[in-house]
Amino acid sequence: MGRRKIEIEMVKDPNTRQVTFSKRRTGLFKKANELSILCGAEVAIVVFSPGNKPYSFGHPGVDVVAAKFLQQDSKPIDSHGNPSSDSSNMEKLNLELAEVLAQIREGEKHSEAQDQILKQHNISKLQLQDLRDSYQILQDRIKLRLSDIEISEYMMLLSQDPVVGIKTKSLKKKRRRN
Amino acid sequence: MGRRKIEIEMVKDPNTRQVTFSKRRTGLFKKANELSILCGAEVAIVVFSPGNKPYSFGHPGVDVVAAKFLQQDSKPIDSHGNPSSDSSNMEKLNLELAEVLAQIREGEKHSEAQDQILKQHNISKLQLQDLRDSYQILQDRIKLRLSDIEISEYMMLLSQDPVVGIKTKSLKKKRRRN
DNA sequence: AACTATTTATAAGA
DNA sequence: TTCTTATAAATAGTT
Repeated sequence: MGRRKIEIEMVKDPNTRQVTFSKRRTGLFKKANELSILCGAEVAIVVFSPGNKPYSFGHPGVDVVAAKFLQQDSKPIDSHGNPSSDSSNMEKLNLELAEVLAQIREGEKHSEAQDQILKQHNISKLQLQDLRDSYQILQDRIKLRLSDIEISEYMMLLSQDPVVGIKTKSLKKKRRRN
Repeated sequence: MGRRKIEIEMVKDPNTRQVTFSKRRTGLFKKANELSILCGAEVAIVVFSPGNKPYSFGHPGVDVVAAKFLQQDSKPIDSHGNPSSDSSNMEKLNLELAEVLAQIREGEKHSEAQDQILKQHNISKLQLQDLRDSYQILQDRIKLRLSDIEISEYMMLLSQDPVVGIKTKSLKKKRRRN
C-alpha cells in the first residue's frame, strides 16, 4: 500500500523498521477501533515493539476483554482432574467482577481506592477469594493505571468524527441474578 | 474502502454486521501478522464477535505476549503498599516461565503433559508458588489448547510466499514473488 | 463465496 | 518526526 510493494519479511534497516512499526501499529489500532464500533465487538491488543516497548489497545479495555477471554476457557476445565473452586456461582461472580473492573478503570481517573469500589459493590473478601487466583494479576495492573485508556481515547478521536468529550464507559450491563 | 464510504458507527443490520465483522477480523489479524513479521514485533489480539464468540491471534502466542505484558506492569508495583512476593528473583523466574509457556505450546502438539515440561526445566513447585497467583489462569488455558495456534499458522500461510499444500479456503490470489 | 468500484493504508520521499 | 503523494491493499455493496 505504498509507493512500492514490499515483501512480508523482516525489514532489514533498523531505522526503516522503526518507522514501519510506528505507522503500522497506528493503523492496526485504528482498524481495531473501527471493528469494535462497527460491530459492537470487544477487542484487546498488546504489541511489543522491536525495541521491546509495550503498546496496547482495548475496547472497552484490555483488562475487561482479557478477563473475559481467560475466564471462558478456565471454566470448562476440571475434566482434567483439577478441582478448581466450585464453578457453580462463578458466572455470577464473573459478571460482577467484570463490572468492577470497568468501574475501577473509571475510578482511577478520580484517584479512588480499589477497596472502596469493592465495598460499593458489596463484594466480600470471601467471594473474591474464589476469583483471586485468576484475577490477582489483572487487579495489580489496574492499580497502575493503564496506558491503553489513553490510547483508546486517542483512537476514538482519530476515527470518529465529532466526539463528545471523554468517557468511554460503554460497559454498563447491570446483570442481576434472576 | 468499498463501493461506498461508511460512517464508523454501529452497523444496524445484524446480517451485514456479521459479514463486516468477519471481513474486518480477518483483515485485522492479517495486519497483525504482517506487523509481527515485518518488524519482529510480538502481538496478541483477542476479539469477541457481536455473537460473543472469541477469536484470537498471537505471535509468538497470546499467552506468551500476555504474560510478558502482565509481568512488566506487576513489577513496578508496591509503591502502593502492596507487599507482593519478593520481586528480586522475579525476573529470572519470569524468563524461565516465558520459556516454559512457549514450550508448553510446543508440547501440546505432541500431547505431552504440562508437568513433564516443568520437570524438564527443573522448576520446582516451590518456585512456581511465587508465580502461581499471577500465572495460574494462563496455565489453565494452556491445558485447553488454544485456537490461536491454528489461527497463527493460518495467517502465516496467508501472507508468506509459496504456501505448502493445505487448502487455504478463500485465498486463490496466487502471488509470485518477484 | 466471488467480484470490483472505491476508499483507505502506507512506502518512499521531502 | 511529520507531511505529502503515488501506489498497494482492504473492503462495501453487489452478484
